[in-house]
Amino acid sequence: MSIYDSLNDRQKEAVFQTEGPVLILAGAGSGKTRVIIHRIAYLMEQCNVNPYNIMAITFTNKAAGEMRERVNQMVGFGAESIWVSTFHSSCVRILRRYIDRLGFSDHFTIYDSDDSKAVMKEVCKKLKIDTKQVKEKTILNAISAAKNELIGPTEFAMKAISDFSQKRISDAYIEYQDMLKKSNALDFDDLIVKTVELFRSCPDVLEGYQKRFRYIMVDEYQDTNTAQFELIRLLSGGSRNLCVVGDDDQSIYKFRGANIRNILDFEKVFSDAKVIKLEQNYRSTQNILDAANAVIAHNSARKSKALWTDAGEGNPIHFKTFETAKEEAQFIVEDINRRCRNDRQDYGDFAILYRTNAQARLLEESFVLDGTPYEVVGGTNFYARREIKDMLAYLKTIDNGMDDLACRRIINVPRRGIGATTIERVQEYAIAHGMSFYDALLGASGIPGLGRSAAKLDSFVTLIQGFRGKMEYYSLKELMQDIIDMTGYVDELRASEDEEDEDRIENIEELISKITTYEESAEEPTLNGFLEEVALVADIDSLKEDDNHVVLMTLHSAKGLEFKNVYLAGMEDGVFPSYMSITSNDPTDVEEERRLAYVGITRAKEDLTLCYAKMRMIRGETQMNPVSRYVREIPEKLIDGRVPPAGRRVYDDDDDYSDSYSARSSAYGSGSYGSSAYGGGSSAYGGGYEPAGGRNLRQVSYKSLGTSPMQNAPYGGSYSTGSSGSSTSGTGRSAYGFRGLPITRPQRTPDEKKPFIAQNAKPLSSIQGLSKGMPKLQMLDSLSYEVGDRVTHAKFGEGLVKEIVKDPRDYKVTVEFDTAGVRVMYASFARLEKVEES
DNA sequence: CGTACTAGTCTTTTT
DNA sequence: GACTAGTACG
Repeated sequence: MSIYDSLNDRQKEAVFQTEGPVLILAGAGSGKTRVIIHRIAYLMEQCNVNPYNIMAITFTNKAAGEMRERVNQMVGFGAESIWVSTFHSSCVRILRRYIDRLGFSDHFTIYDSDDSKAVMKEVCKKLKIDTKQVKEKTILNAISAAKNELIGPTEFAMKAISDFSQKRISDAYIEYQDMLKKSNALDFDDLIVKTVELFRSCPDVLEGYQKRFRYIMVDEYQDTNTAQFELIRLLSGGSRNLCVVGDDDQSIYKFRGANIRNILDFEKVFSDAKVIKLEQNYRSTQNILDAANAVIAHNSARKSKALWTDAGEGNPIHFKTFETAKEEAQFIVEDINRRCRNDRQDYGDFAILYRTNAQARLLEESFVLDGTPYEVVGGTNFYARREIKDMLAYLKTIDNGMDDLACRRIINVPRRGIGATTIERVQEYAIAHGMSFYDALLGASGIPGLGRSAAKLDSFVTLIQGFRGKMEYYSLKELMQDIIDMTGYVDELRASEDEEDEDRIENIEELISKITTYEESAEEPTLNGFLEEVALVADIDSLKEDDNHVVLMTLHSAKGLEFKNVYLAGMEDGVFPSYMSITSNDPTDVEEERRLAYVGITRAKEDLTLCYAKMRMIRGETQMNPVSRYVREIPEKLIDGRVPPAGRRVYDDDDDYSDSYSARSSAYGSGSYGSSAYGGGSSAYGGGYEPAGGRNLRQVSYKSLGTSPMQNAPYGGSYSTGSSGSSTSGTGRSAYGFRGLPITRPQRTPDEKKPFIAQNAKPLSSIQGLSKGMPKLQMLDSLSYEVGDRVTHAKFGEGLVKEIVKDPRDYKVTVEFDTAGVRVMYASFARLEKVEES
C-alpha cells in the first residue's frame, strides 16, 4: 500500500513521468494539486531527488502556501528546502541577490500600480504629453503589454518609428524606465522582465540557478505570459525537466498578458513533451459538469476534453429571475439562511461569485441588514488605502533613500507647512544635480530660493535620520510605533470629526499587527523584506477558509477554489459577458469570458444557482439587460427555472416596461443570438447590436444625472424637499427612491470589532457613504409634460414622451429620443423639460 | 499655504 | 454612484 494507490491511472502517469517536458492538462476539479504534491513526494522518496533541486511556481501566495503545507504533511522531513513560491516573489528573491549586475541597488522598491501611475504622470508632464488626450493608464497599459512580451524600450522605439502615437508611448516608455531606475524602483512587470534580462546577460547566474532547479513545476500554466514563459524556459534549459500543469479552458488573464498559446503550443516548443489529460472530476455533480461542458463547448480554440464524474446527477441547476439587482441580493441572503436552517448547511459552505467588484456592494448591504456573516474578498486593496500608503511611504523613505515618490508623498504629511512650490524647487535642484530627492533635502540649506522653508525641510530630514538611527536597535513594530508617535499622524486622525478617520486609525492598527505577524513568522525579518511582502500580496491571499461565513468575490478570484454551494450573480449580457467584450470587435473577448463562466460553474460541488436581474444600476445608470448568453448555453433539461429566450425578455403582464422593451427588442431580435453566431465569426455580433447606434445595450435605461441632484439646482418647484438629515436611521421606508436604502451604520461596541467584515473588505462607512450625496426626499407634485409631448434632456437631446407610469414614489417616463434611442427614466432624476411648440 | 468645492472620469477582471 | 484631480478662494 503506497500513497500513490489513491491516484487514478492518469494521475499516476503524471506523477511518475518525472523526466523531460510534461504538459498536464488538468480539467477543473481533476485533482491537479494532488498530482503536484504527489509528484514532489515521488521525486524525493522514489527518485532520491534532493528537495533543494525542486521548484514549484504558482501565481498567488495562497496557492504557494497551501502547496508548501501539503507537501510538508506528506513528506515531512526536507520539504522546507523546496523552493515553492510565486513568479513574482521568486524573481524578487533572485533580483535581491544579483540586481547589482543590472545597475540597481539591492534595496530596490517595488512600485504598485498607483505608484506607476504617479511616475507616469510626471513623465507626461516632462514630455509635455497632454493627459487629457492620452491617459496615463493607457500609456501604462501599452508599456505593460510590451513588457509582458519582453519588448524593451529600444525595440519598442524601433517599431514605433513611423507611428506618431506609438512614438509618443515609446518616448514615455524610455522616460518611465529612466525614472524608475533613478528611484531604484521596479514595477510589477519589471520583476519578471529584469530577471529574464539578468539571465540573458549573465550566463553564470543563469547556470547557477539551472543547476539548482533540476525539477521545475508550474501551476496554472495557462495564465503565464510570454515573459514568464521565457523565464521558465531559461531556468529549465539545463535539465529540461519542466512540468507544467494547466487548463486552457480556465485561461482568464489575457488582460494581464497571459498568452494562451503557451499552453496550446507547448508541444510545438517542446517536441518531445509528454501530454497527459486529467478528465475525471472529483469535485462536482454530473449536472454541474454537464452545464460547464455545454458552455465551454461554444469556444473554438481549445484542446478538446470533457469532464466526467461518477458522483451522480445531483441537484438541477437553479435559475432565478429578479426585477432588480436588489431583489437578487435579498434573495441570495434569504436563500442561504433558509438552507442553513433547513438544509443543515453552514455559512462557510456558500460562495457568491460575480463579474465585477462593484456588484459586491449591493450584496454586502443585504448581508449587513440581515446580519448574516460574510466576507468580501478583494475590492480595494488594504495596502492601497491612503493612510496605509502614507505609513508605507515612511518606511520606504527610511529603507530606500532613492525612492523619490515615497519621500515626496510624506514630506508634508501630516502638514508641516511645506508646500508645492518648495517641493518643486527641491525637485528641480535634485534633477539638476543628478541626485535623489531625499539627498537634495539633506543639503537643503544650499538650495537657493527656499527662504524660511529650508528650516522645515531640515527638521523633516532630522526626523527621518532619527528613524534610520533607531532602526539599529528597534524592532519593526517599534519603528512603526515611533513613526506614528513622532509624526503625530494618528493624533491628527483622532482629533478629526470625520467618521471615516476612525476607520483609518483601525487600519493603521491593523498594519501594526501585520508587521508584528511578519516579524514573528519571517526567518529573518527586515524592513525591506516586509515592504516586499506587502507589495506582492494578492486579495485572495488573506482568505481564511475555516471561518464560518459566506464568501463574496469576483469570478477571477475564485479560480482554484471550490465551494459546496455557489451563486453566480448578475448573469446578464452586458454584465457577464461584459459590455466591453460584447461590443469589442475581437470575438475572442467573449470566449475569454466564457472561460470565466466555466470557471464559475465548476467552482460548485453540489449546488449551483444562477441569478438574473432585469434591472441593475451600473455606474449610476440603471440598465436593463437580457439574460446572459452563458445561461442560455446550458441545456434546459439541467435547469429548474424558466430561462427567457434569446433576444426577448419575459415580463409579467402588468409590467410597466413591456412596451418600452418591445420598442427596442428588434435590436436584439435580428438573429445575432442564433446558433450560427458563434461559428460564424466576428461579424455575427456586430449585426445584432449595430442598427440602433452603438449604445444599444443601454438603450433602455434610467439615468440619474449628477452626483447630487439637490445641488444641481432647479427642479422647477415640482419637488418638495424633505428635511431629514443624512444621519437618519434608515430602517426601511425608502426616502431615496429606487436607488436602495441607505444603511445605518451599526453601533459598534468596543469589544465587538467588525464581526463580519474582513480586514481587506471595504469598511461599512463606505457603504453608508452611499447616502452622502443623495437627495433627501423627493416627491413629485406634477409633471410639466405628458404623453405625446416633445421633451428635452440634458444629455440625450430631444425626444418624444411615449409613456408615463406612476409608481409609489415617482413617475417612470419612457422617452424615444431622436438620437439616443428609447429610454425609461425616473422623472425626478431625469431633468426633462417640455419643448414648447411654436 | 491650506481648504472646500466642483467637474470630470470611470470599471471589467489582478500579480 | 464614487472617486480623483484640479481649481478657486480664504
